[in-house]
Amino acid sequence: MKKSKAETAETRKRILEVATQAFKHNGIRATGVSEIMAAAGLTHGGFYRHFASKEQLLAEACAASMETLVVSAETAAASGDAAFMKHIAHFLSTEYRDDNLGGCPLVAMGSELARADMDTRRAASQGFRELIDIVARWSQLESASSARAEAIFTLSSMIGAVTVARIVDDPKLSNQILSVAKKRLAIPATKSPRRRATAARA
Amino acid sequence: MKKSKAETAETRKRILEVATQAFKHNGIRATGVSEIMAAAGLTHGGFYRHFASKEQLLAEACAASMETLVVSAETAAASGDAAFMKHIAHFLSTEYRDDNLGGCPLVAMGSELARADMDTRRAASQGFRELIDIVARWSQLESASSARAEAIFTLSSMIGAVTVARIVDDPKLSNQILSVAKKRLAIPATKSPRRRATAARA
DNA sequence: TGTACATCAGTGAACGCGCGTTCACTGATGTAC
DNA sequence: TGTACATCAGTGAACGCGCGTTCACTGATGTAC
Repeated sequence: MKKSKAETAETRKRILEVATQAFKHNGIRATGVSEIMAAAGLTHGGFYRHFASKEQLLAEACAASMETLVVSAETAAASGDAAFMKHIAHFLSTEYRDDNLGGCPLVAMGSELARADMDTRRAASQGFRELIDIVARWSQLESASSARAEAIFTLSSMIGAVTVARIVDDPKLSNQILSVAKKRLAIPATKSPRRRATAARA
Repeated sequence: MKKSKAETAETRKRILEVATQAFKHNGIRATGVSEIMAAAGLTHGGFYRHFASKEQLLAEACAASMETLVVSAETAAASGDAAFMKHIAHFLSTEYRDDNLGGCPLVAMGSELARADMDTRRAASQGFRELIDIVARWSQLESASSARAEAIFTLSSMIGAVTVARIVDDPKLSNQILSVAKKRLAIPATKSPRRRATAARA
């Protein structure tokens, strides 16, 4: 039953994609290897032809998921100011809060990632650092260091807002957590543009 | 081997305390009933004399943990402005980040709480609402609604900052996440008191 | 180019293990008389 | 107040189940000649 190299690579990619969604949807601990393989249309035994362990799969899933965020953020940033703001605002929308498949692993599995192994945490950190760079570059503050500080605050606040919004049982409060964060983080910039050095870019 | 009512109540309390720490330390899914009972100096079989299920224990642990936060916040608030600010600042300290036993369940098990059953989420939400009230009452903004909004933002941002600070592998970045949040949330108020209506209370 | 053979992706049974929960049993507690 | 007995906190074996991982096996792929 050996498969061609192309098929093998495709299978590995499929397992990784399925795992990324499953980890974010159900949590790390609650997601079994068998479950992932079944969702990928395979039986569990073949898993170890592609990954050394569940831990390694998690690390790669985390890296892949962060990279997806980075790429989409870069694309939005390259599409201009309005597009980037819309992109950022999306992460504080109710749709994003209610979507537990895609999205940021730091939100979907935050407390579990804090206990994950080094490789996984490194992948998460690397992605976070790249997101900081993108947001900081965009913000164009007076100094690079304050732009970076602002980006860190924006990102960690967003992660906190969505995390708490997903926990809270009262939909009204949950929505308010998101809207308050949106407002206070100056997203969109039409409301209280506070600290941005330029009101609009060319 | 029946125990007196006082002993029984004490045992139940001990199980709850041990469980609260264990859930926050290792995560919900990763903490077993047997493990909790052993830590409480008991065997696992007796657990169900005190709790109907692990889920019920979690809900009570979450409620108890949030209530501890609420009580300590109220105490600090009653001790004056400086004490309350110091109390808030503590939650953005490196010691607090590195302490995975005590502290806020929304940080320690945030992503797992989002998937927990209704009772647990209700307990978490109720505690969060009480914290909002305390912070909002303290901030004394021009209007009650903006004070509440400010409190929501402060709390969810703090939760996000500590969550991410615990994930990030680079200590320098982790520290910066905390310090940036501290600065931007105007804690302590000696730095950029931004929006507080009164600089100091009598 | 055709053939013989080593490789290895995927299968499905099995490994040891820990999970949450149940249950028969024990003996001290608390209560009814 | 003293006694007989029902209650029930805690024990430890057992339940069925799913976990992550291993392994003998299969047969198509890819390669060496």
